[in-house]
Amino acid sequence: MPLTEPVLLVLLSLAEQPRHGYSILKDVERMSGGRVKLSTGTLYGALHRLLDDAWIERIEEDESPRDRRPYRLTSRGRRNLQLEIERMRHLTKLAALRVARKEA
Amino acid sequence: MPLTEPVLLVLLSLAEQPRHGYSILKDVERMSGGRVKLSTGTLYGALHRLLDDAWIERIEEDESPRDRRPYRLTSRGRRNLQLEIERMRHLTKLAALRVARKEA
DNA sequence: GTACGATATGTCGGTTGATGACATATGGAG
DNA sequence: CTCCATATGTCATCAACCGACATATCGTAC
Repeated sequence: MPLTEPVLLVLLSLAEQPRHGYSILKDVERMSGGRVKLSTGTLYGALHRLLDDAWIERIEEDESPRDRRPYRLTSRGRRNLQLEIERMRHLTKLAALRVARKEA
Repeated sequence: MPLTEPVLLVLLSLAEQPRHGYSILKDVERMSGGRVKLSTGTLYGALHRLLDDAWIERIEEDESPRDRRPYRLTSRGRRNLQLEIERMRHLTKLAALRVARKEA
């Protein structure tokens, strides 16, 4: 059930502003300091699944030049992303406690 | 490259003290408040991979009754677990920033 | 003593998702 | 006109999770 890292990064990229696929690719790379480079297979696979689940949606833009297909987070997507971050925070705290002392 | 949740929880369980498989199963369930119930397929698969990578090792115990097979974290495993927690902490912080304001 | 549930370890097949390779097309710069 | 960045997509392979199944032992209650 927890999000995988690639999907999380895609959502974070769209949380800042609507973007098209290639832009997400570059943004994730920038965001991670060059460490994470999504392959296009990973990216478009993730986008399709997120569309199916209505976490993101296409935006129609007559202005959008070339073949760009911009996406944006739905409110549902943003809500779920926030829940996921809460989950991560909780798990990280638990993990730190467990490793530091040998209890909890 | 990042650890999956099941593997992370197995490592956290062993970080507290050496345990055998079934004990890990129950500990993970307790640790997560009953939310995460590892299937035995997931558990023993993860244990084998962790053994191969020398993140954990079997401990020989003449005292260990029945058919229990206890494992313990290696120093390598503990080191890598700590790195993983650092990674999670970093990612969580980044995520929180991104979602809160629309920048970073 | 025997039936049952908790303890204990393991395999297998199905499904999901990441990944790299490949394919294709356009815009801009030299 | 050639090349690289931009842009979207498919496909096959591989890794891992998961539920189902298989087995065996131990303690307890009847």
